[in-house]
Amino acid sequence: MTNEFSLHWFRQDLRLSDNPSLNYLSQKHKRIVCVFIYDEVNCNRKLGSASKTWLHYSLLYLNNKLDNNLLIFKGNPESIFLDLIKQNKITEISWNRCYEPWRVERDKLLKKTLSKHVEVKTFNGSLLWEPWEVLKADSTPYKIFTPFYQRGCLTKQPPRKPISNNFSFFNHKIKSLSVNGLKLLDNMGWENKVVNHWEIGESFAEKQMNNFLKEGLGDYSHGRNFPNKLNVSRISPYLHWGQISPNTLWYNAEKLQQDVETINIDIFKSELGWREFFYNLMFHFPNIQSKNLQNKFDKFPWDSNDEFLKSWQKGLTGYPIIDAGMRELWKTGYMHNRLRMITGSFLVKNLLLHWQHGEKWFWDCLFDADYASNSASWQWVAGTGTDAAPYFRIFNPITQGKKFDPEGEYIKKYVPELKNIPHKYLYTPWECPSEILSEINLKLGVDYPFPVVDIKLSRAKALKAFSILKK
DNA sequence: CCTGGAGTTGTCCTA
DNA sequence: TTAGGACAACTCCAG
Repeated sequence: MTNEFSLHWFRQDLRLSDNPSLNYLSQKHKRIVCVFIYDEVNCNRKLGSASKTWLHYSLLYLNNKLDNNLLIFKGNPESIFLDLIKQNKITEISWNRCYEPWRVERDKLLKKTLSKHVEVKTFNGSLLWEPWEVLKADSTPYKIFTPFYQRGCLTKQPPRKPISNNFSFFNHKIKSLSVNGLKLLDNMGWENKVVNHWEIGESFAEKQMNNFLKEGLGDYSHGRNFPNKLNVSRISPYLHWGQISPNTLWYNAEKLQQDVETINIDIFKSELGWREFFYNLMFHFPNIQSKNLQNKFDKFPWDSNDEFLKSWQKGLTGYPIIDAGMRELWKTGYMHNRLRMITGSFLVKNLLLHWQHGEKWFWDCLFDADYASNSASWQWVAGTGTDAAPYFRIFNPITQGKKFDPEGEYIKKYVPELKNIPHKYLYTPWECPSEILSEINLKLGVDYPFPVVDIKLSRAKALKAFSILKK
């Protein structure tokens, strides 16, 4: 048979550079074929709308880079691989590891099954340190970030250095689906507009990184708190899909030690460290998305109010900074980190709604939707996590708006109906005198809502609710 | 087992 | 106007 080749399975490593599995195969075999499988078997959280869209364009890009040689399937990987093995001469199969609980489970079984037929190898292509390697001296997982990162990670061997390679891909004749055949864009609604804010593909990840390292990193530690500044990396969607590796980000940031104050580099690296922490938590606490990590919160009296939830989702709470954040998400499939905290705190501690409502909404809307980071971050905001914001730490949307959007540019960008309101009332439009409102032709309750809840009262209510958890 | 220090990102009140 | 402490204790972690 002339049809002999090795197989790389693309999953959350949609890149050709710094890809350990591809690199391994290329050193061993001349002919490599790449496969992507859209797999929802035993998956307890199917891809959200934004993720499907991102994946669609990512696959188009990748297939193009591979001269249309990407094999695309939908279904159960086990039967797909067994079929491929039966019909071709496959010498070896390899992939980079995933860490979501159902994927760990699936891959373990799959490796066992496939190993009966071909050689199977797996690699670390998406984490700086493996979750089972970062443990306390007593072999139990860390629950607190600082010791996890400082002691657990930084005293270990430094992360793998990025590798670069050029691959030549085997021009096979195997039939498979097209990207469109996966029907990832079936809805043809919201996603198609939102995606215009992004350029999707490996080279754009690199472009985004270079832009950030040049323009954002220099004032990262301070500027990253301001949603209207360009100091955050905005690289999370690429990182989630592996269009860039954390290793590449880590070492490229480190390279700038001569030009950039150490604190900025250290804080950026520690943000990558947070991502490691979240993956570590997910690995050791696989229920992270469905269960409070602090189970005393199981008896917390969450409210249930569809109107509140809808107003939050649509950015119609009457608090300008909250609404700006929620509309940024709706419009661009992304939300600045500061706003994720403010809007998250508001949902959980002012509207008193369960954090899982927020987790689900973000999962559906965010291009960077990531099982580990999303779940762990919501648990952090809600105070239910292992290393969480204390419950009495409740963000005040008025104060936060004034502090982190002092010119109101971010608010006006996403809540344009407030663009003519005097700055004095931008953060509290309900306090604006009626003669000014009619002068600027703004009808509160019609053009822009009154606040859904009172900040002081709802805060007090939350503190009271939390107090029953004591002891 | 004991001990002491520490824990991402805040707010509010008081002096 | 501003700086400092209270908020609430508890668990985690390392020596």
